[in-house]
Amino acid sequence: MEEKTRPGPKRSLTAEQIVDVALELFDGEAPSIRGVAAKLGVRPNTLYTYLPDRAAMERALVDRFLAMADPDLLIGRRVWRRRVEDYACALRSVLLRHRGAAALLHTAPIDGQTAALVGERLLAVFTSAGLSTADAARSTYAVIVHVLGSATLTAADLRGGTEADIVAARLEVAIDPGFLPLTAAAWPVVATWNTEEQFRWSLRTLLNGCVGGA
Amino acid sequence: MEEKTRPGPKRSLTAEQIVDVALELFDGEAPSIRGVAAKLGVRPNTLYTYLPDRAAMERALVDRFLAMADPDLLIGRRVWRRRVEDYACALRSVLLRHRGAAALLHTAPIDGQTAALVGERLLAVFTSAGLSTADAARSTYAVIVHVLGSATLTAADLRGGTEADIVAARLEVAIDPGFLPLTAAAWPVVATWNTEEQFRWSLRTLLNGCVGGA
DNA sequence: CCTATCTCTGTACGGTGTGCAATGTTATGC
DNA sequence: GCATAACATTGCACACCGTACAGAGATAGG
Repeated sequence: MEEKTRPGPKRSLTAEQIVDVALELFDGEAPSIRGVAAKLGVRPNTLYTYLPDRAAMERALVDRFLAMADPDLLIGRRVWRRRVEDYACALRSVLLRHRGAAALLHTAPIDGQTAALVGERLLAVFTSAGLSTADAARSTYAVIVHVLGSATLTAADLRGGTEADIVAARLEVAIDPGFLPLTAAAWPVVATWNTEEQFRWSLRTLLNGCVGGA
Repeated sequence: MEEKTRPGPKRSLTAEQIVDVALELFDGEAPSIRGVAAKLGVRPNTLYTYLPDRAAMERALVDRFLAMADPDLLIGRRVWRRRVEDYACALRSVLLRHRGAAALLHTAPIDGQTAALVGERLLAVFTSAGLSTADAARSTYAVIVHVLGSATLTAADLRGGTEADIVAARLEVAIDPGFLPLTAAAWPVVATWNTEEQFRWSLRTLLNGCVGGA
């Protein structure tokens, strides 16, 4: 527990500080090593005392982003569907607020401790909803896939505009009913694919499937 | 239609050729402009005659990857669930075969013509299954999210190993039942999250939800 | 033939991650 | 108290990257 005392000069930074400023500098993508070092008033190489490489910084950022959506939303006395939906929306919101965060998630396996906690709580939710252990586990994965997948696609579409902008822009696109008749007919709905409403709809639909087949 | 004749020397390349070698050089991520140019025996700047920037090359690559999963799998006389499942598995397979392709999808909006065709056909599937136009559109989006989301997460997890490797490696991780009791209990299933079997399970579950609430 | 237009190249700029040897600081064993 | 070994930090360098810009050469229309 007590930190082992070692020779050599004191460290002037901590890994946490580095991630702090990396988060501060985050703007669509992870900042450069050189940028972070500059903000810390230090030469770039110094960071390699604390991190093996740039990828490690990105992994740490991912965990920070995940932790921004309060996992406590998954517990409490509300009905289980509500808890899942609340947490899912919170996470989606975080990933959309920080553009590029979603894409960063797919850089490496997601195995931080925040992710583990969320998994555990989703399992609890589905177990309490009456699913078997195996079905709860599968459902947990399905939900994670949906939340991250949807947020990622939406983030890619949003790049720079608000939700309303995107819908409006989409609505102005003219679809040739000769080539894509169904798409043309469904266009008013297709234009809203990246809204929170659609997100909730497909999440609820997925949950229906999860508990329906039992 | 007939190409307008213009002054200036003949072009030595086509945009398609460039994408061809970009695809050939693809290895986890899109190759560099300089790399593609070298393989084409040309100076890097030359490519800017055909592409506005590197992002355009990546967009073209995305469309190529999407086109590798045969959209015809979505049509035919098989039952609709089967058609969706077949296409979804084919696309997943393509995205896993080319590591990094999935992540590339999330670089920009997916609006190529292959994507449009797939959307149209998914709408047809759900319409033929009895859904309203709006529900068909929402279901289409939900399926796309699931396929791309799942493939992306799996691709991030797979980085370098086969499916069996990953499952085996996961199984060897010891989960502390004190901290994560449910996760520990469900671990044999959790370890298979990135298998095709789980992919099919959650897709079927989603489809159940799509047609169940009608 | 002249000229406008186009492709391709040479060169260059400012950026990236990171390896390596040198410099200087620190705690420990004598 | 001092030598020593371990350590943090730095300067420098390398090999890349995307791409801007000016110029050279090729080509078509007038």
